[in-house]
Amino acid sequence: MLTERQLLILQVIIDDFIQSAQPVGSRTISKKDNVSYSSATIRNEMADLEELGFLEKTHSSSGRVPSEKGYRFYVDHLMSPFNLSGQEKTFVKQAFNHQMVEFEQVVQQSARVLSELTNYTSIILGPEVYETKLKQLQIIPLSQISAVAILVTDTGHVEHRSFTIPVEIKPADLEKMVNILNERLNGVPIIYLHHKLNTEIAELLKKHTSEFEKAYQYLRAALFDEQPAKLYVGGKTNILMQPEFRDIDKVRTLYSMIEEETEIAHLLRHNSSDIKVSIGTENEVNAMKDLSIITGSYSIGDTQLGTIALLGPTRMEYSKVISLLNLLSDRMTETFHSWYQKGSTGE
Amino acid sequence: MLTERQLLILQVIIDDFIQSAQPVGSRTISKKDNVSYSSATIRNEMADLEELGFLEKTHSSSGRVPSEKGYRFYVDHLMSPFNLSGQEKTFVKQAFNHQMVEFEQVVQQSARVLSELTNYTSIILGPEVYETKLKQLQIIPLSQISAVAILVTDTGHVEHRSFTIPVEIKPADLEKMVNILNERLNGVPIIYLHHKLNTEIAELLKKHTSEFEKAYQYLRAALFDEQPAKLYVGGKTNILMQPEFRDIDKVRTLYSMIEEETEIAHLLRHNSSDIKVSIGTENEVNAMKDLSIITGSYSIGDTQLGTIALLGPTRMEYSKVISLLNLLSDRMTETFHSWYQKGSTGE
DNA sequence: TTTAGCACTCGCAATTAAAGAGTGCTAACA
DNA sequence: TGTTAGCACTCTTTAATTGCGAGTGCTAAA
Repeated sequence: MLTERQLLILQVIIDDFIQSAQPVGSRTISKKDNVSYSSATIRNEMADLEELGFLEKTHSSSGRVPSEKGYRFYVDHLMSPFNLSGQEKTFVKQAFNHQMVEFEQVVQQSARVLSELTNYTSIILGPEVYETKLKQLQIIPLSQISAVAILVTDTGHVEHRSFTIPVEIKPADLEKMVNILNERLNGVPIIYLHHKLNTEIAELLKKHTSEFEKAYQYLRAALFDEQPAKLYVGGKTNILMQPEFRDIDKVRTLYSMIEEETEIAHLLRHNSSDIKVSIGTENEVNAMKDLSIITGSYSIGDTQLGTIALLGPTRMEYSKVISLLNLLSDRMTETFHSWYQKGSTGE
Repeated sequence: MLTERQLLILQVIIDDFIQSAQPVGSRTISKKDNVSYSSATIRNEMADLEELGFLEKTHSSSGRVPSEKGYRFYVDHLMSPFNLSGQEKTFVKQAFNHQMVEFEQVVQQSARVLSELTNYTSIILGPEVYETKLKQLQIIPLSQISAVAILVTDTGHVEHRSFTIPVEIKPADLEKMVNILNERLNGVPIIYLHHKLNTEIAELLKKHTSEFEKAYQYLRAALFDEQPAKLYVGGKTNILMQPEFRDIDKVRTLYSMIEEETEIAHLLRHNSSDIKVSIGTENEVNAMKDLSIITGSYSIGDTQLGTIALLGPTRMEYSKVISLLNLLSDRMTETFHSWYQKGSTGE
């Protein structure tokens, strides 16, 4: 429905605005190499594009600025694929070069790369533990009254919780119980753990003395509370360099949201393996109305582990960010895969 | 060397400025209840106090503002002890009321309380693991080529590291080794671990096959790298409400420093059990030149675990912060003590 | 259909003016 | 001799005024 020329002009305007952060005027566009129309012609087209809702004016005689609809159209149809520079590619390569053995290490490194290469804020959502399987349960007594319970998943995640032990329970009993649990629960997806405990295992434990019952209460409380997925944030200060964040109040609302974690975690989590772009109010959170989020994901094999995202102003280098996100998402998945390909289920 | 009257006036000026954040003039002071001199008299005294370096002017005909020296004098000699309101006390009490069993929980809760009650940014430095003793070492194989090593200290801290296992090492061998290590290392302060490993244990292991030697290499690398103490920060956005942080650049340098962690950790760590106040340039870090840090500590028994601090503008409510820091420091120490008083060394 | 030209709009930066807060100094007072 | 009233002066802050320039919309000519 848009003419060839309108498409071109819209694209050039948005490209320019993404670079300059300044409202762009008709003359600026007419001077571009790939545009061969006079400023007056451009002006007419701009007026049309504004009427169609792709552009906006900041005031009656200013240049044009892309509207949210404009960005959406740009992302869906207009933007040209971004070729990462050799420099950028080697930067990523180097980051993944030195042998990494820790999940956190990989995630933190990725967050750093993303934020340094884009000057936006990167957010990586750690895996929901519940999607992985129990590998081993350990209880280590610290004193007569306290112990720490450690839960290891097949992906190498370690969760731990301290808890107090009622005095009437002997260490030996506790140990026995842990043995039973380990025997029965190895390989069980964390998400079913609670259920399985309450049914089969509870029965089994009841056959022993009442002390088991009590110890079990404590243990369950310690281990199976909801543990929210962890949030890794990189380049929090990058966003302060964007001209749209001259205003302290905006900074505060955004940072409060990041600090609060739950809302942003909810915003990020998504299931598709594709890259998803959410522009401004599409995020349905007031604090995000001038910001865009681009999310991707990383996995081990078939199971998607977590989300990897970049947060920036709506005036974002969408094309570059998407390329980069794809690259990092692949690299992360690759890395994790290389760890567990050989006999993840074997003992 | 200062007259009684000068002391009073200096105190009132600083008190007022801490509240108002505005340069304070002679008339403002003369109207205070506890001051019975005319503005002209105050002016003369102010001129003297300025000459002595306790006060400054922002421009030739403005009111006075405390200098760094002024704050220092205020903190050392002038400020009156702060009585926490009933509300504040119950707020703290409530935070510590519900049964807490996790170290992190206590620390995070404390950080939250501190920042909410002061509107400054709270920073708590976690313990150096090295000051505690090894309780148990666990190695849990995840696949043929990877395993996670878990290290539990007597204070209930859990450190874990994933690492790859060279193929030639059999799980049984690994287990054997862990058993030996546990036997020998239980109760050894983490700080001596490395040394002890390199001398006694290495000997012991060498008596077995060369595979032990190799496995040991891997294990050592995985476990005994420097792990910096963790930083818990609360109320990061509070500082944005202080009028001295209208300037984005200041915000950026400060946040960069907090994000970077090492410098601020170095700034905070201190050994005395007293509260310490560092005002502006006393911190010897350029980014801190308009900020003050007040630090205290928390312990278990005799061993000091970590540092608890508040970060705010030099125009800080020193008195209140000090009271609060004392309170929280006590509460934390109390809580930890209650966990481990009974038989921390017992099995 | 495109473009040149022109009147018009608006924001921005610089300039000026007025108001207000506060000082330093002087001289009078207790 | 210490204290205070009074006053001229300084400097900031705010608002109002102005001119400039970037950019538009519209008209008429190519």
